[in-house]
Amino acid sequence: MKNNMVEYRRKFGYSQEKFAELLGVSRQTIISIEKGKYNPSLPLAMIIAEIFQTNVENVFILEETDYKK
Amino acid sequence: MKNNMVEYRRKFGYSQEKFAELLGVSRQTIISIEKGKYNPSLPLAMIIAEIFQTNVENVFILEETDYKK
DNA sequence: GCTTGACGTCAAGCGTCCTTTACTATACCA
DNA sequence: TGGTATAGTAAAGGACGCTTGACGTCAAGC
Repeated sequence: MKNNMVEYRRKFGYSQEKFAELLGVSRQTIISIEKGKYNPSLPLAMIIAEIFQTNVENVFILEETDYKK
Repeated sequence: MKNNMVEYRRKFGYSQEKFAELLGVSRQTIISIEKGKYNPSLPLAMIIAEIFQTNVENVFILEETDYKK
């Protein structure tokens, strides 16, 4: 699972801290998602896409390894 | 968080069990998501949307209470 | 009546998501 | 030099996503 959060965030001029506030999560959560440490929950992902005025699929990108069992 | 999984699943003619197999998760997981017990993870939600040939936002619907702190 | 398919409940266990707190590094600017 | 903003790491703890296994219900068809 890859994501374009950094690009979108920069495009909108938010620091990690401001963005975290906007979303109502901790800065650590933003860092972890951006660094690919883990995936956001579905509601969080949807709010992120909403803020960036796009849809989930444009911000988060599925990879072959995601859920191939 | 609401979702239209039952409608989509019926539309595609899948039983819960078949659908679970397709996704590579347990039937219990399908039941829990359909019943609103919890939200799927982001990758699972994306695969669900992909199977239904639509995007995440059409299957899962954010509500005010999601992530309002 | 019995079986089969589809749907449902409950519970224990494990890994992931998210939090808080504390600390480090770099760059910029007074 | 010292202060501020931004981004990063680490670790402990709680809540949630998902699993497995066992069991219950209801309708359809033999």
